[in-house]
Amino acid sequence: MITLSASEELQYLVDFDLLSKLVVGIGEVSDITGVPTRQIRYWEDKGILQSTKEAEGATRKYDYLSVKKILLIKELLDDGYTLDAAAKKVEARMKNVNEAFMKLAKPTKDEG
Amino acid sequence: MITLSASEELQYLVDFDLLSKLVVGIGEVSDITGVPTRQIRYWEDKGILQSTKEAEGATRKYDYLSVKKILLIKELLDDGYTLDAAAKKVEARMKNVNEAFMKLAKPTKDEG
DNA sequence: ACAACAATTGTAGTTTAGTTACAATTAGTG
DNA sequence: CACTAATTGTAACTAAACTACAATTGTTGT
Repeated sequence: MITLSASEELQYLVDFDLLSKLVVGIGEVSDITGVPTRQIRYWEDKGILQSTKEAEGATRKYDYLSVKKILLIKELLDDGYTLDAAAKKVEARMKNVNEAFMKLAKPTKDEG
Repeated sequence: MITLSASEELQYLVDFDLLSKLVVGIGEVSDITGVPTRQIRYWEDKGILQSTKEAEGATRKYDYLSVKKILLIKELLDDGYTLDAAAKKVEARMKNVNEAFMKLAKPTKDEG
């Protein structure tokens, strides 16, 4: 039996380069999070979220981290936080994860 | 400094329950993999791929593992394999990863 | 060369998903 | 109740995806 280090096991199982490219539509995000599409657009208009919308009229796409963020904001709202406060808190809370992703999502040759 | 085990670090960084729900449209898959949408549908018609298409006329969605599979098949095709041979080889090659995902993608309470 | 099969590609016409840009409504606070 | 925060509704439009035909291109054996 071979024992792998944490980061070895991680990279063996999850292709972060691919993961970072897995962007889903707003309807899918709504299904996953339970937050209505209308509300997701509203949050985005307020500057709380960023989607990968490249041009006017183009469809919004959300990556793993954005969806995670929406889930966390929703939790805090249910807890009684205001939207701005929730957004701020989540921003801080996700800082570590964001950084880890940046490092891991660098393009690499596929290893299966 | 706190040291985490492999699976602890993994679960801290990646929410597999969420990851398993991140399903992308066929256009996105085409962008990611470089395989034309027409070809993806063809592979699916042949039974080599499975999308989460729930009804006739509904749009196909692909999860992480499906996209990974497409990437691997494409590689083998470029290498000279026939489609069927490539599909078979990839099936075997992904068995471990598939199993690991099944275990990890069980719904859990969100931990940030 | 050519038959036979594997693999891919083209596209017209239709459906589904997502967009904007208005405005209206609901909830909380001094 | 005035004021702001937060959400919601929807009409008219655009983008993305679907099916179901058929045609084309590549490979292999005789």
